[in-house]
Amino acid sequence: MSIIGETCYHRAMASKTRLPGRDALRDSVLGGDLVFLLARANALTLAAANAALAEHGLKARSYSVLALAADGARPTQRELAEFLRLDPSQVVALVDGLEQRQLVERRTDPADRRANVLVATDAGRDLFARAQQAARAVERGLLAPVTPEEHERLAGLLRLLAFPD
Amino acid sequence: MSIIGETCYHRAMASKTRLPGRDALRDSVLGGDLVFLLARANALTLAAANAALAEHGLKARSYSVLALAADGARPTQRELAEFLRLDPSQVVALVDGLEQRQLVERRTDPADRRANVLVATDAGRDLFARAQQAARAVERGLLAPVTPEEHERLAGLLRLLAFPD
DNA sequence: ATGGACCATTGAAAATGTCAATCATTGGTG
DNA sequence: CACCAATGATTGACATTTTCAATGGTCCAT
Repeated sequence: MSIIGETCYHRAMASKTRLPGRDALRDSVLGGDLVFLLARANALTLAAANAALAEHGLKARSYSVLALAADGARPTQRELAEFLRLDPSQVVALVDGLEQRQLVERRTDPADRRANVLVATDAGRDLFARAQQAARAVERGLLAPVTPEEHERLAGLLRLLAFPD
Repeated sequence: MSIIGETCYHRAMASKTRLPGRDALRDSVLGGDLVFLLARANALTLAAANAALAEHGLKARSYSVLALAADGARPTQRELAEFLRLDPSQVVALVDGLEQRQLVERRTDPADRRANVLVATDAGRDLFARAQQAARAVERGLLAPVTPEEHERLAGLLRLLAFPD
């Protein structure tokens, strides 16, 4: 859930809607509201990412889980939940989906037999590699109007917000 | 909907969880993924904003609608939907809620009698003023580790992502 | 005047988010 | 060692959000 949805409403609205209204809103109080800008930027980028990942049968979420499994961090589901800020029960469902497609495996953590550690299968790493291409292409597209230095700065600032310690 | 939820899982997790795992994840592929960082930053800031707005009986969404009504932009519901990226039917519910609390009024747009224009009541402007205080305090808190110039840069970059033209 | 597009609204179905309860396991303490 | 409170995963129930198609009123270009 976000302020803001990925909502389409792309249906009828593509046309020559009265633009002045939109621009007026853009200059309103919310235009300087960080929470709002973050929410809207998130909604748009997420929608773009999901669209690109769809052809690989993934969404941003499953892609994230697969990514973490694929680079050998061997996260437990508990760690995934915290990192992705999902309820553990949502992680169960997500992992179920990936496991059924044989992209990841649950291995019980030898250090703590309550926990499952996630590892990607060969097929999983494969799919991830391809999906990552798509994801990167999207990111490049989104960041087209931004110089590489600005890109790095943006990432750094977002990290501060995303991981306040 | 976001990659990432506002999810709590604050229940048991406050304690001395094995931190190494989390840090490993942070340095994984996703750590450089803009879409992910945006989603996580959004989840956290949104949760903080919602918590702060709760005492005024608002959430980030209703606050946003109230904000736009309150500063006299006279948006139609259609414009709200596009700006907030919500389905028009969600805007209906949102406005219903605010109107029942007498914070906003629907006025049929004299220029187009199909459309409703939203205006805040005195009570609505009042509540907004107070809620805005809370919202700004949250934002200050979130941006504590960031200099004012960086703050501006961040807002500028986010605007590029939030309003690609 | 007519027809096609558009706004707001409704209602239903799918997807998500939230939460409490359960089982197996852990780790610390008496 | 035996116990017990705390933790990881899982399930199922329930609430909220999202998505979408259908409808009635209005606009506008022909």
